[in-house]
Amino acid sequence: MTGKSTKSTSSKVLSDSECSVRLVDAGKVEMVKSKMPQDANVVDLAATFGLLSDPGRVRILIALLEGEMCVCDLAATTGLSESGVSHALRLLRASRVVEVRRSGRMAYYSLADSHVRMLLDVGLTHVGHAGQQRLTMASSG
Amino acid sequence: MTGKSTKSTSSKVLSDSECSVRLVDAGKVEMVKSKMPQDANVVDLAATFGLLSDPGRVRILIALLEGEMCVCDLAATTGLSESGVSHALRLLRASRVVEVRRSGRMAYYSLADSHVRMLLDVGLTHVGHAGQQRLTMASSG
DNA sequence: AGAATATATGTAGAGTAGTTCAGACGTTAA
DNA sequence: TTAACGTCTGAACTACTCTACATATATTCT
Repeated sequence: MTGKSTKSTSSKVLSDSECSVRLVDAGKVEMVKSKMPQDANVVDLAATFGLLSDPGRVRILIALLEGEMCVCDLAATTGLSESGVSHALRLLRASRVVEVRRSGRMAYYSLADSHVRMLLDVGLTHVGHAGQQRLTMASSG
Repeated sequence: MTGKSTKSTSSKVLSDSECSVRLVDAGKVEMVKSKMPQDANVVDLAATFGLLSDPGRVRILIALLEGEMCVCDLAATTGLSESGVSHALRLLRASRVVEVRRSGRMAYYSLADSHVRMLLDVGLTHVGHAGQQRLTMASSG
């Protein structure tokens, strides 16, 4: 998903006077560098997007947009194995994207993060978003 | 980034009468299934998020939020090698997330997709977004 | 208590992504 | 033309992710 990233980014930032790098617009480079979020934030951001980079997890999260569901219903809904759903939920739980409510031997999951809702929404719009959901009206007219 | 996804998702969707799956709330499962976007859209969505799941690419895109930049300036800004930047831009170009303007031997890249802008914005908010950008006031120290 | 259920976890294998190095291509200057 | 430059590409190596199977834990029922 993300991974090795931290290593690769740390040992490369060169100063302006570095002779091994050509700068075409040094002023812009400085300006943009000053606006660049901290390393840790960039890594976290990439990791968050990484959580959404798997179709199975996306399906799970889209399902949870409609409210809490238990693991076996999520499996039936998404077409994943129950083990697969559990693994996916583990990841999402670790990043506080979903949260659990336990009742007996059941585990009911729900979205814990409103940003994810927004990301899914923008993303669905981006890819064409013609789910069978919001198109209740016939398109001609 | 994404990859095998299409294979794994296609051969798994079970019908309601499948005996191998327990349903706790069959009605909800049906409702959610009816709202689930098409397979291809889910896969595309995951692939789009996958593009944003690498810190190097995220840095490049954040840099491009400020306007077009050439490859070597992007390398200097992000701390990646020029080859690395080129590889990253190739991916982003293939998905029409960025576009090129060529001038002589230079290549100037810019964002080609407003959704990506929104995704980055929501994402940055999500992770804490305390870049040194909008916080003009100095924090103590 | 033991069996069945619902979920969670460990692990191995296959596939895939990111980095690096080497070199290719097209452009400009001498 | 040759040389220098900016960018692009291919291939190899490493490290990761996902899936599947097996098993573990916790809860309920008999």
